Amino acid sequence: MDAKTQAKYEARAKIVKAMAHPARLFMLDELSRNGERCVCELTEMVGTDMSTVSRHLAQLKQAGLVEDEKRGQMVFYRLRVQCALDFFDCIESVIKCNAKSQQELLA
Amino acid sequence: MDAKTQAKYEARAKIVKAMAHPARLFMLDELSRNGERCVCELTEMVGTDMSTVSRHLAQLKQAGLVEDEKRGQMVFYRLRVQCALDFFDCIESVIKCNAKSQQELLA
DNA sequence: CGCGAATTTGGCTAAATTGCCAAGTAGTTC
DNA sequence: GAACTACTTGGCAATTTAGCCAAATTCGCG
Repeated sequence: MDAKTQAKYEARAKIVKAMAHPARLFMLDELSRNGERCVCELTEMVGTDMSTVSRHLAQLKQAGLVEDEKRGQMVFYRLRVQCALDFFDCIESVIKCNAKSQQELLA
Repeated sequence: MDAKTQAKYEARAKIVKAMAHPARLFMLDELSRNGERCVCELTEMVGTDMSTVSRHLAQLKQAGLVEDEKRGQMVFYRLRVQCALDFFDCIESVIKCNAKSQQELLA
């Protein structure tokens, strides 16, 4: 694998990595449903420390998946790319495929 | 977030996590292009230790993304779910969105 | 200004991930 | 069965990640 190919897959991996955590997936999903949410709302929903949520959001932002806007003392986050939504369908497909195979094993 | 919701996002995160590495993404992509590959071929392409590649493949298998078949002394891996292919289009979209924003910043 | 709420950042520890080498297993060949 | 190839697994060190608390920052309000 040459340097260029390597760089290509590293760039892609960065984005996937940013999504590779239950809390971050949840927040992406929530933002896709609700348009935008402030950190305190997400914190309440996720149920961990606000500092932790803030760091998760920073990762999503860094990957270019979300953008933030400060209004007053609150910071609102929203999806930056609608395309991120398709991911969930993809993941869902894999889950269904796996579930199906599981059932076939039992039958 | 109740236990059920938690479990849902954890299951999804497992799958995403399995893909969150340049070498694993590369191998998935390669398998999607080529149908199947043995560990030694992938090892040569990726350029790391065979034991490392083997462990990467084990992770993909564990997530239900690939399946393996031993033929002779070689083990061939192939995609288990075609749906995994869509992921790459999704990632590509995000990359393009990001690149576009970058350009707009420069212009 | 001084206080309080929302958020980020520093610092730390625990846990997970990665990658290598070495050893083990399995199948092929002579 | 000895030697060889393909692969997996054990074990270890280095790096990264996650989550908490505490401190810093920023804004709103009286």
